[in-house]
Amino acid sequence: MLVSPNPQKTSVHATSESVDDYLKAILELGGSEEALVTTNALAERLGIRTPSVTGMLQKLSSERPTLVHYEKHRGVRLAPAGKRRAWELVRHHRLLERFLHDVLKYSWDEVHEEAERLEHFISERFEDRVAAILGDPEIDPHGHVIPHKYAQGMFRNEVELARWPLRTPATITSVSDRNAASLREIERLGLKPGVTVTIEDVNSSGSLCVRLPGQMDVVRMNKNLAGSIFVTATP
Amino acid sequence: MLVSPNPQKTSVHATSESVDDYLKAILELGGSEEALVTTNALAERLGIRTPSVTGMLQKLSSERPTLVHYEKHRGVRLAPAGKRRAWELVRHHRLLERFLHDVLKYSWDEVHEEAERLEHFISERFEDRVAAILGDPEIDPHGHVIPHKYAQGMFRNEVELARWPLRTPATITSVSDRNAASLREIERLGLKPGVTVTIEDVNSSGSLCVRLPGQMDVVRMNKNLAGSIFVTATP
DNA sequence: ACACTGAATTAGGTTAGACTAAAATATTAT
DNA sequence: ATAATATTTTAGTCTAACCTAATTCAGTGT
Repeated sequence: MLVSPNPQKTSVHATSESVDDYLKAILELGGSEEALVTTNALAERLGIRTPSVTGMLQKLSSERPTLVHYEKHRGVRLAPAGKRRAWELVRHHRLLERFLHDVLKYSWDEVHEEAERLEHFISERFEDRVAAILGDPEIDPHGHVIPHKYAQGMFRNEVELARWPLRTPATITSVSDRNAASLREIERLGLKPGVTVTIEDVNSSGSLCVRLPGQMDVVRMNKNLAGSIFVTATP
Repeated sequence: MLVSPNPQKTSVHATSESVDDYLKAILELGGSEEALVTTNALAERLGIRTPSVTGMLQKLSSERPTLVHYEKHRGVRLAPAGKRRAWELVRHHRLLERFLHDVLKYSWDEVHEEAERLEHFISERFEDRVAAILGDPEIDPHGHVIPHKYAQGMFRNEVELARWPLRTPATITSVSDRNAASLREIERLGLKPGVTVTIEDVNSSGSLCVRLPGQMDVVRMNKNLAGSIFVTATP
Protein backbone atom coordinates (compact mmCIF):
# COMPACT_ATOMS: atom_id res chain seq x y z
CA MET A 1 0.00 0.00 0.00
CA LEU A 2 2.02 2.90 -1.24
CA VAL A 3 -0.49 5.67 -1.03
CA SER A 4 1.06 7.50 1.89
CA PRO A 5 4.49 6.06 2.57
CA ASN A 6 5.74 5.92 6.14
CA PRO A 7 2.77 7.69 7.65
CA GLN A 8 4.08 6.98 11.14
CA LYS A 9 7.26 9.00 11.03
CA THR A 10 7.71 11.08 14.15
CA SER A 11 8.95 14.19 12.41
CA VAL A 12 6.55 16.55 10.75
CA HIS A 13 8.31 16.27 7.41
CA ALA A 14 7.61 13.01 5.69
CA THR A 15 11.12 12.01 4.75
CA SER A 16 11.88 9.33 2.21
CA GLU A 17 14.56 6.75 2.85
CA SER A 18 16.76 8.66 0.49
CA VAL A 19 16.28 12.01 2.22
CA ASP A 20 16.90 10.27 5.54
CA ASP A 21 20.25 9.11 4.26
CA TYR A 22 21.24 12.62 3.21
CA LEU A 23 20.26 14.05 6.59
CA LYS A 24 22.19 11.47 8.55
CA ALA A 25 25.24 11.89 6.35
CA ILE A 26 25.15 15.67 6.76
CA LEU A 27 24.90 15.26 10.52
CA GLU A 28 27.80 12.86 10.69
CA LEU A 29 30.05 14.66 8.25
CA GLY A 30 29.33 18.06 9.80
CA GLY A 31 30.42 16.87 13.21
CA SER A 32 30.03 18.80 16.44
CA GLU A 33 30.84 22.15 14.89
CA GLU A 34 28.10 21.58 12.30
CA ALA A 35 30.43 22.57 9.52
CA LEU A 36 29.24 22.98 5.96
CA VAL A 37 29.35 19.61 4.24
CA THR A 38 30.52 19.56 0.64
CA THR A 39 28.78 18.01 -2.32
CA ASN A 40 31.75 15.75 -2.86
CA ALA A 41 31.82 14.50 0.70
CA LEU A 42 28.14 13.64 0.54
CA ALA A 43 28.43 11.91 -2.81
CA GLU A 44 31.35 9.87 -1.51
CA ARG A 45 29.58 8.91 1.70
CA LEU A 46 26.30 8.02 0.00
CA GLY A 47 27.89 6.19 -2.89
CA ILE A 48 26.23 8.34 -5.53
CA ARG A 49 27.41 10.94 -8.07
CA THR A 50 27.84 14.60 -7.30
CA PRO A 51 25.17 15.90 -9.70
CA SER A 52 22.62 13.76 -7.88
CA VAL A 53 23.67 15.40 -4.64
CA THR A 54 23.43 18.91 -6.06
CA GLY A 55 19.97 18.11 -7.37
CA MET A 56 18.77 16.74 -4.06
CA LEU A 57 20.20 19.64 -2.06
CA GLN A 58 18.51 22.12 -4.36
CA LYS A 59 15.23 20.33 -3.96
CA LEU A 60 15.50 19.93 -0.19
CA SER A 61 16.57 23.49 0.44
CA SER A 62 13.73 24.89 -1.61
CA GLU A 63 11.07 23.22 0.50
CA ARG A 64 9.48 25.15 3.34
CA PRO A 65 9.94 24.61 6.22
CA THR A 66 13.32 23.43 5.11
CA LEU A 67 15.36 20.49 6.31
CA VAL A 68 18.71 21.94 5.24
CA HIS A 69 20.46 25.20 4.51
CA TYR A 70 22.29 24.99 1.24
CA GLU A 71 24.76 27.54 -0.06
CA LYS A 72 25.60 26.95 -3.67
CA HIS A 73 29.26 26.07 -4.21
CA ARG A 74 29.88 26.21 -0.46
CA GLY A 75 28.05 23.30 1.09
CA VAL A 76 25.08 22.31 3.23
CA ARG A 77 24.17 22.13 6.90
CA LEU A 78 21.11 20.92 8.75
CA ALA A 79 18.20 23.18 9.54
CA PRO A 80 16.40 22.48 12.84
CA ALA A 81 13.86 20.09 11.33
CA GLY A 82 16.60 18.19 9.51
CA LYS A 83 18.69 17.98 12.63
CA ARG A 84 15.74 16.56 14.54
CA ARG A 85 15.12 13.84 11.99
CA ALA A 86 18.82 13.02 11.71
CA TRP A 87 19.24 12.53 15.44
CA GLU A 88 16.06 10.50 15.52
CA LEU A 89 17.60 8.20 12.91
CA VAL A 90 20.78 7.94 14.93
CA ARG A 91 18.73 6.97 17.97
CA HIS A 92 16.83 4.40 15.91
CA HIS A 93 20.05 2.97 14.54
CA ARG A 94 21.80 2.62 17.86
CA LEU A 95 18.77 1.30 19.71
CA LEU A 96 18.26 -1.24 16.94
CA GLU A 97 21.89 -2.32 17.14
CA ARG A 98 21.59 -2.81 20.89
CA PHE A 99 18.36 -4.72 20.40
CA LEU A 100 19.64 -6.93 17.61
CA HIS A 101 22.72 -7.72 19.64
CA ASP A 102 21.14 -8.26 23.05
CA VAL A 103 17.77 -9.74 22.15
CA LEU A 104 18.17 -11.34 18.75
CA LYS A 105 21.75 -12.44 19.45
CA TYR A 106 23.31 -10.83 16.42
CA SER A 107 27.07 -10.66 16.54
CA TRP A 108 28.98 -7.40 16.66
CA ASP A 109 29.60 -7.26 12.95
CA GLU A 110 26.06 -8.18 11.91
CA VAL A 111 24.05 -5.44 13.58
CA HIS A 112 24.99 -2.45 11.44
CA GLU A 113 23.57 -3.54 8.12
CA GLU A 114 20.21 -4.55 9.54
CA ALA A 115 19.92 -1.43 11.69
CA GLU A 116 20.81 0.76 8.72
CA ARG A 117 17.91 -0.67 6.81
CA LEU A 118 15.30 -0.72 9.56
CA GLU A 119 16.05 2.66 11.13
CA HIS A 120 13.90 4.37 8.48
CA PHE A 121 10.80 2.30 9.04
CA ILE A 122 10.23 1.71 12.73
CA SER A 123 7.49 3.72 14.37
CA GLU A 124 7.80 5.82 17.46
CA ARG A 125 5.99 3.07 19.34
CA PHE A 126 8.56 0.52 18.22
CA GLU A 127 11.36 2.83 19.29
CA ASP A 128 9.78 3.34 22.71
CA ARG A 129 9.07 -0.32 23.37
CA VAL A 130 12.53 -1.43 22.34
CA ALA A 131 14.07 1.20 24.58
CA ALA A 132 11.83 0.03 27.41
CA ILE A 133 12.66 -3.67 27.20
CA LEU A 134 16.35 -2.82 26.99
CA GLY A 135 16.09 -0.56 30.05
CA ASP A 136 16.89 2.67 28.18
CA PRO A 137 20.43 1.77 27.24
CA GLU A 138 23.03 4.52 27.03
CA ILE A 139 25.51 2.88 24.69
CA ASP A 140 25.27 0.74 21.56
CA PRO A 141 27.37 -2.38 20.93
CA HIS A 142 30.17 -0.35 19.33
CA GLY A 143 30.41 2.14 22.16
CA HIS A 144 28.36 4.95 20.62
CA VAL A 145 26.14 7.01 22.86
CA ILE A 146 22.42 6.51 22.20
CA PRO A 147 20.82 9.95 22.11
CA HIS A 148 17.73 10.53 24.21
CA LYS A 149 14.34 10.74 22.60
CA TYR A 150 13.59 14.11 20.95
CA ALA A 151 17.02 15.28 22.07
CA GLN A 152 19.95 16.39 20.06
CA GLY A 153 22.78 13.94 20.59
CA MET A 154 26.32 15.00 21.20
CA PHE A 155 29.64 14.24 19.65
CA ARG A 156 32.21 12.75 21.99
CA ASN A 157 35.73 14.03 22.19
CA GLU A 158 37.29 11.03 20.67
CA VAL A 159 40.03 10.64 18.12
CA GLU A 160 41.22 7.86 15.84
CA LEU A 161 43.75 5.59 17.46
CA ALA A 162 45.78 6.16 14.30
CA ARG A 163 46.54 9.72 15.39
CA TRP A 164 47.06 9.18 19.09
CA PRO A 165 50.54 10.00 20.48
CA LEU A 166 53.07 7.27 21.17
CA ARG A 167 53.39 5.71 24.63
CA THR A 168 50.41 7.59 25.99
CA PRO A 169 47.69 5.38 27.42
CA ALA A 170 44.33 5.74 25.66
CA THR A 171 40.94 4.22 26.39
CA ILE A 172 38.85 2.90 23.52
CA THR A 173 35.53 4.71 23.50
CA SER A 174 34.05 3.34 20.31
CA VAL A 175 34.71 1.52 17.07
CA SER A 176 33.30 2.25 13.66
CA ASP A 177 30.50 -0.11 12.72
CA ARG A 178 30.72 0.50 9.00
CA ASN A 179 32.94 -2.43 8.07
CA ALA A 180 32.06 -5.91 9.26
CA ALA A 181 35.47 -7.40 8.45
CA SER A 182 37.25 -4.74 10.49
CA LEU A 183 34.88 -5.39 13.38
CA ARG A 184 35.67 -9.09 13.37
CA GLU A 185 39.37 -8.28 13.42
CA ILE A 186 38.95 -5.75 16.22
CA GLU A 187 37.04 -8.27 18.27
CA ARG A 188 39.69 -10.94 17.67
CA LEU A 189 42.31 -8.55 18.98
CA GLY A 190 40.27 -7.86 22.11
CA LEU A 191 39.87 -4.17 21.38
CA LYS A 192 36.40 -3.57 22.81
CA PRO A 193 35.30 -0.16 24.03
CA GLY A 194 36.55 0.36 27.59
CA VAL A 195 39.88 -1.35 26.95
CA THR A 196 42.97 0.75 27.54
CA VAL A 197 45.79 0.62 25.01
CA THR A 198 49.23 2.13 24.54
CA ILE A 199 50.86 2.61 21.18
CA GLU A 200 54.39 1.26 21.39
CA ASP A 201 55.52 1.97 17.90
CA VAL A 202 54.43 3.17 14.47
CA ASN A 203 56.22 2.07 11.33
CA SER A 204 56.65 4.03 8.13
CA SER A 205 53.54 2.64 6.47
CA GLY A 206 51.34 3.58 9.42
CA SER A 207 51.14 0.15 11.05
CA LEU A 208 50.85 0.27 14.84
CA CYS A 209 52.22 -1.88 17.64
CA VAL A 210 49.75 -1.66 20.48
CA ARG A 211 50.09 -2.97 24.03
CA LEU A 212 47.07 -4.09 26.00
CA PRO A 213 47.10 -4.22 29.79
CA GLY A 214 47.67 -7.63 31.34
CA GLN A 215 48.97 -9.08 28.12
CA MET A 216 52.57 -9.81 27.36
CA ASP A 217 52.60 -9.72 23.59
CA VAL A 218 51.78 -6.59 21.63
CA VAL A 219 49.16 -6.45 18.94
CA ARG A 220 49.87 -5.33 15.37
CA MET A 221 47.34 -3.52 13.24
CA ASN A 222 47.39 -1.62 9.99
CA LYS A 223 46.59 2.05 9.51
CA ASN A 224 43.14 1.32 8.23
CA LEU A 225 42.12 -0.65 11.30
CA ALA A 226 43.62 1.97 13.60
CA GLY A 227 41.42 4.48 11.81
CA SER A 228 38.24 2.74 12.85
CA ILE A 229 39.06 2.65 16.56
CA PHE A 230 38.34 5.78 18.58
CA VAL A 231 39.95 6.67 21.87
CA THR A 232 40.24 9.33 24.54
CA ALA A 233 42.79 10.00 27.26
CA THR A 234 42.72 7.41 30.02
CA PRO A 235 41.65 9.15 33.21
CA MET B 1 22.53 4.25 0.78
CA LEU B 2 20.26 3.44 -2.12
CA VAL B 3 22.67 1.82 -4.51
CA SER B 4 21.27 -1.68 -4.18
CA PRO B 5 18.03 -1.57 -2.30
CA ASN B 6 17.15 -4.46 -0.03
CA PRO B 7 20.21 -6.51 -0.90
CA GLN B 8 19.30 -9.04 1.80
CA LYS B 9 16.06 -10.31 0.39
CA THR B 10 15.86 -14.05 0.52
CA SER B 11 14.29 -14.49 -2.88
CA VAL B 12 16.39 -14.34 -5.97
CA HIS B 13 14.32 -11.58 -7.47
CA ALA B 14 14.98 -8.24 -5.87
CA THR B 15 11.44 -7.11 -5.24
CA SER B 16 10.52 -3.54 -4.41
CA GLU B 17 8.07 -2.73 -1.66
CA SER B 18 5.52 -2.07 -4.34
CA VAL B 19 6.03 -5.37 -6.14
CA ASP B 20 5.87 -7.10 -2.76
CA ASP B 21 2.45 -5.59 -2.21
CA TYR B 22 1.19 -6.82 -5.55
CA LEU B 23 2.47 -10.34 -4.91
CA LYS B 24 0.89 -10.57 -1.49
CA ALA B 25 -2.39 -9.21 -2.79
CA ILE B 26 -2.44 -11.72 -5.64
CA LEU B 27 -1.77 -14.53 -3.18
CA GLU B 28 -4.52 -13.46 -0.83
CA LEU B 29 -7.12 -12.66 -3.48
CA GLY B 30 -6.38 -15.83 -5.44
CA GLY B 31 -7.05 -17.99 -2.40
CA SER B 32 -6.38 -21.70 -2.19
CA GLU B 33 -7.50 -22.43 -5.72
CA GLU B 34 -5.02 -19.83 -7.01
CA ALA B 35 -7.69 -18.29 -9.16
CA LEU B 36 -6.91 -15.57 -11.66
CA VAL B 37 -7.06 -12.23 -9.90
CA THR B 38 -8.61 -9.34 -11.80
CA THR B 39 -7.11 -5.93 -12.39
CA ASN B 40 -10.05 -4.38 -10.58
CA ALA B 41 -9.68 -6.53 -7.50
CA LEU B 42 -6.00 -5.68 -7.26
CA ALA B 43 -6.58 -1.98 -7.72
CA GLU B 44 -9.24 -2.05 -5.02
CA ARG B 45 -7.09 -3.99 -2.58
CA LEU B 46 -3.99 -1.90 -3.15
CA GLY B 47 -5.80 1.41 -3.15
CA ILE B 48 -4.54 2.43 -6.58
CA ARG B 49 -6.11 2.93 -10.03
CA THR B 50 -6.61 0.17 -12.55
CA PRO B 51 -4.27 1.53 -15.24
CA SER B 52 -1.45 1.46 -12.70
CA VAL B 53 -2.20 -2.19 -12.08
CA THR B 54 -2.27 -3.05 -15.78
CA GLY B 55 1.06 -1.31 -16.23
CA MET B 56 2.67 -3.13 -13.33
CA LEU B 57 1.35 -6.51 -14.41
CA GLN B 58 2.68 -5.98 -17.92
CA LYS B 59 6.06 -5.05 -16.55
CA LEU B 60 6.20 -7.90 -14.05
CA SER B 61 5.05 -10.54 -16.48
CA SER B 62 7.59 -9.50 -19.09
CA GLU B 63 10.53 -10.10 -16.79
CA ARG B 64 12.31 -13.42 -16.87
CA PRO B 65 12.21 -15.49 -14.76
CA THR B 66 8.79 -14.11 -14.11
CA LEU B 67 7.03 -13.52 -10.82
CA VAL B 68 3.52 -13.70 -12.27
CA HIS B 69 1.58 -15.10 -15.17
CA TYR B 70 -0.61 -12.44 -16.68
CA GLU B 71 -3.29 -13.00 -19.25
CA LYS B 72 -4.50 -9.79 -20.77
CA HIS B 73 -8.17 -9.10 -20.01
CA ARG B 74 -8.36 -12.27 -17.91
CA GLY B 75 -6.27 -11.72 -14.82
CA VAL B 76 -3.05 -12.68 -13.10
CA ARG B 77 -1.73 -15.52 -10.93
CA LEU B 78 1.55 -16.12 -9.21
CA ALA B 79 4.44 -17.88 -10.89
CA PRO B 80 6.61 -20.06 -8.61
CA ALA B 81 9.06 -17.27 -7.77
CA GLY B 82 6.24 -14.88 -7.00
CA LYS B 83 4.51 -17.43 -4.84
CA ARG B 84 7.71 -17.99 -2.89
CA ARG B 85 8.17 -14.31 -2.19
CA ALA B 86 4.50 -13.83 -1.31
CA TRP B 87 4.52 -16.62 1.26
CA GLU B 88 7.77 -15.31 2.63
CA LEU B 89 6.07 -11.97 3.18
CA VAL B 90 3.14 -13.65 4.88
CA ARG B 91 5.56 -15.45 7.19
CA HIS B 92 7.35 -12.18 7.92
CA HIS B 93 4.08 -10.44 8.64
CA ARG B 94 2.72 -13.05 11.00
CA LEU B 95 6.01 -13.61 12.80
CA LEU B 96 6.35 -9.87 13.26
CA GLU B 97 2.83 -9.62 14.64
CA ARG B 98 3.54 -12.38 17.14
CA PHE B 99 6.82 -10.70 18.09
CA LEU B 100 5.36 -7.21 18.44
CA HIS B 101 2.57 -8.60 20.57
CA ASP B 102 4.53 -10.97 22.77
CA VAL B 103 7.86 -9.21 23.12
CA LEU B 104 7.19 -5.54 22.53
CA LYS B 105 3.77 -5.67 24.20
CA TYR B 106 1.81 -4.20 21.35
CA SER B 107 -1.92 -4.62 21.66
CA TRP B 108 -3.97 -6.72 19.28
CA ASP B 109 -5.00 -3.82 17.13
CA GLU B 110 -1.55 -2.21 16.90
CA VAL B 111 0.47 -5.05 15.41
CA HIS B 112 -0.86 -5.08 11.85
CA GLU B 113 0.24 -1.65 10.71
CA GLU B 114 3.79 -2.03 11.98
CA ALA B 115 4.15 -5.56 10.61
CA GLU B 116 2.81 -4.45 7.24
CA ARG B 117 5.58 -1.89 6.99
CA LEU B 118 8.46 -3.96 8.34
CA GLU B 119 7.70 -7.23 6.54
CA HIS B 120 9.45 -5.93 3.42
CA PHE B 121 12.70 -5.00 5.08
CA ILE B 122 13.69 -7.65 7.60
CA SER B 123 16.47 -10.00 6.61
CA GLU B 124 16.40 -13.74 6.67
CA ARG B 125 18.53 -13.60 9.79
CA PHE B 126 16.02 -11.36 11.52
CA GLU B 127 13.23 -13.73 10.54
CA ASP B 128 15.14 -16.71 11.88
CA ARG B 129 16.11 -15.12 15.18
CA VAL B 130 12.63 -13.83 15.87
CA ALA B 131 11.20 -17.27 15.15
CA ALA B 132 13.81 -18.77 17.47
CA ILE B 133 13.15 -16.54 20.47
CA LEU B 134 9.43 -17.06 20.03
CA GLY B 135 9.88 -20.83 19.89
CA ASP B 136 8.72 -21.23 16.29
CA PRO B 137 5.15 -20.14 16.87
CA GLU B 138 2.41 -21.70 14.77
CA ILE B 139 -0.21 -19.00 15.06
CA ASP B 140 -0.20 -15.18 15.00
CA PRO B 141 -2.18 -13.01 17.42
CA HIS B 142 -5.24 -13.02 15.16
CA GLY B 143 -5.29 -16.77 14.74
CA HIS B 144 -3.61 -17.02 11.36
CA VAL B 145 -1.25 -19.90 10.71
CA ILE B 146 2.39 -18.85 10.35
CA PRO B 147 3.79 -20.67 7.31
CA HIS B 148 7.05 -22.52 7.69
CA LYS B 149 10.24 -21.15 6.27
CA TYR B 150 10.63 -21.69 2.50
CA ALA B 151 7.30 -23.49 2.54
CA GLN B 152 4.10 -22.65 0.80
CA GLY B 153 1.49 -21.85 3.40
CA MET B 154 -2.02 -23.15 3.27
CA PHE B 155 -5.47 -21.67 3.36
CA ARG B 156 -7.65 -22.86 6.17
CA ASN B 157 -11.17 -23.99 5.62
CA GLU B 158 -12.73 -21.11 7.39
CA VAL B 159 -15.72 -19.00 6.57
CA GLU B 160 -17.01 -15.62 7.69
CA LEU B 161 -19.23 -15.78 10.74
CA ALA B 162 -21.63 -13.66 8.71
CA ARG B 163 -22.45 -16.64 6.51
CA TRP B 164 -22.54 -19.39 9.12
CA PRO B 165 -25.85 -21.20 9.61
CA LEU B 166 -28.13 -20.36 12.54
CA ARG B 167 -27.97 -22.34 15.80
CA THR B 168 -24.94 -24.32 14.68
CA PRO B 169 -21.95 -24.05 17.00
CA ALA B 170 -18.87 -22.62 15.32
CA THR B 171 -15.34 -22.11 16.60
CA ILE B 172 -13.53 -18.88 15.83
CA THR B 173 -10.34 -19.68 13.98
CA SER B 174 -9.15 -16.19 13.11
CA VAL B 175 -10.10 -12.56 12.84
CA SER B 176 -9.11 -10.09 10.16
CA ASP B 177 -6.31 -7.79 11.26
CA ARG B 178 -6.99 -5.11 8.67
CA ASN B 179 -9.14 -2.82 10.78
CA ALA B 180 -7.94 -1.74 14.20
CA ALA B 181 -11.33 -0.44 15.33
CA SER B 182 -13.02 -3.75 14.51
CA LEU B 183 -10.30 -5.57 16.42
CA ARG B 184 -10.89 -3.51 19.53
CA GLU B 185 -14.60 -4.24 19.29
CA ILE B 186 -14.00 -7.94 18.77
CA GLU B 187 -11.74 -8.04 21.80
CA ARG B 188 -14.28 -6.20 23.93
CA LEU B 189 -16.86 -8.82 23.02
CA GLY B 190 -14.50 -11.63 24.00
CA LEU B 191 -14.40 -13.14 20.52
CA LYS B 192 -10.83 -14.43 20.45
CA PRO B 193 -9.79 -17.32 18.23
CA GLY B 194 -10.63 -20.58 19.96
CA VAL B 195 -13.91 -19.30 21.35
CA THR B 196 -17.04 -21.20 20.33
CA VAL B 197 -20.10 -19.22 19.31
CA THR B 198 -23.64 -19.95 18.20
CA ILE B 199 -25.69 -17.57 16.09
CA GLU B 200 -29.09 -17.20 17.70
CA ASP B 201 -30.64 -14.81 15.29
CA VAL B 202 -30.02 -12.64 12.24
CA ASN B 203 -32.09 -9.57 11.55
CA SER B 204 -33.01 -8.09 8.20
CA SER B 205 -30.03 -5.75 8.03
CA GLY B 206 -27.60 -8.57 8.71
CA SER B 207 -27.00 -7.92 12.40
CA LEU B 208 -26.27 -11.05 14.42
CA CYS B 209 -27.19 -12.19 17.92
CA VAL B 210 -24.44 -14.49 19.06
CA ARG B 211 -24.28 -16.64 22.18
CA LEU B 212 -20.99 -17.42 23.87
CA PRO B 213 -20.58 -20.47 26.12
CA GLY B 214 -20.81 -19.80 29.84
CA GLN B 215 -22.38 -16.41 29.33
CA MET B 216 -25.98 -15.58 29.92
CA ASP B 217 -26.44 -12.55 27.73
CA VAL B 218 -26.02 -12.74 23.97
CA VAL B 219 -23.76 -10.45 22.02
CA ARG B 220 -24.94 -8.21 19.17
CA MET B 221 -22.80 -7.35 16.22
CA ASN B 222 -23.30 -5.77 12.83
CA LYS B 223 -22.79 -7.44 9.46
CA ASN B 224 -19.45 -5.75 8.95
CA LEU B 225 -17.98 -7.06 12.17
CA ALA B 226 -19.34 -10.54 11.51
CA GLY B 227 -17.51 -10.38 8.19
CA SER B 228 -14.14 -10.03 9.85
CA ILE B 229 -14.54 -13.05 12.11
CA PHE B 230 -13.74 -16.46 10.63
CA VAL B 231 -15.02 -19.76 11.94
CA THR B 232 -15.13 -23.49 11.30
CA ALA B 233 -17.40 -26.24 12.57
CA THR B 234 -16.86 -27.03 16.24
CA PRO B 235 -15.50 -30.58 16.48
C1' DA C 1 -26.55 -10.45 -34.32
C1' DC C 2 -26.08 -6.18 -31.99
C1' DA C 3 -26.15 -2.75 -28.70
C1' DC C 4 -25.06 -1.82 -23.99
C1' DT C 5 -22.36 -1.88 -19.85
C1' DG C 6 -18.53 -2.62 -17.07
C1' DA C 7 -13.77 -4.00 -17.05
C1' DA C 8 -9.36 -3.49 -18.90
C1' DT C 9 -6.03 -1.34 -21.71
C1' DT C 10 -3.64 2.39 -24.16
C1' DA C 11 -1.85 6.99 -24.42
C1' DG C 12 0.26 10.48 -22.35
C1' DG C 13 1.74 13.00 -18.04
C1' DT C 14 3.95 13.56 -13.19
C1' DT C 15 7.35 12.99 -9.45
C1' DA C 16 11.37 11.16 -7.06
C1' DG C 17 15.84 10.12 -7.46
C1' DA C 18 19.32 8.38 -9.79
C1' DC C 19 22.78 8.93 -14.18
C1' DT C 20 26.35 11.09 -17.94
C1' DA C 21 28.45 14.80 -20.39
C1' DA C 22 29.43 19.45 -20.59
C1' DA C 23 29.92 24.01 -18.61
C1' DA C 24 30.97 27.05 -14.89
C1' DT C 25 33.16 28.32 -10.76
C1' DA C 26 36.82 27.94 -7.08
C1' DT C 27 41.22 26.96 -5.56
C1' DT C 28 46.02 26.19 -6.04
C1' DA C 29 50.43 26.66 -8.11
C1' DT C 30 53.49 29.04 -10.85
C1' DA D 1 48.06 37.53 -12.39
C1' DT D 2 47.19 33.75 -14.76
C1' DA D 3 47.12 29.04 -15.89
C1' DA D 4 46.06 24.47 -14.34
C1' DT D 5 43.29 21.60 -11.59
C1' DA D 6 39.55 20.26 -8.78
C1' DT D 7 34.89 20.99 -7.40
C1' DT D 8 30.34 22.04 -8.36
C1' DT D 9 26.49 22.99 -11.13
C1' DT D 10 23.64 22.74 -15.39
C1' DA D 11 21.43 20.30 -19.04
C1' DG D 12 19.40 16.53 -20.55
C1' DT D 13 18.21 11.18 -19.79
C1' DC D 14 16.33 7.19 -17.55
C1' DT D 15 13.45 4.14 -14.56
C1' DA D 16 9.89 3.01 -11.21
C1' DA D 17 5.36 3.78 -10.06
C1' DC D 18 1.87 6.36 -9.86
C1' DC D 19 -2.04 9.41 -12.27
C1' DT D 20 -6.25 10.98 -15.72
C1' DA D 21 -8.65 10.75 -20.03
C1' DA D 22 -9.79 8.21 -23.85
C1' DT D 23 -10.35 3.89 -26.08
C1' DT D 24 -10.98 -1.00 -26.70
C1' DC D 25 -12.64 -5.34 -25.37
C1' DA D 26 -15.71 -8.94 -23.27
C1' DG D 27 -19.87 -10.54 -21.63
C1' DT D 28 -25.02 -9.97 -21.21
C1' DG D 29 -29.69 -9.24 -22.73
C1' DT D 30 -32.85 -8.62 -26.24
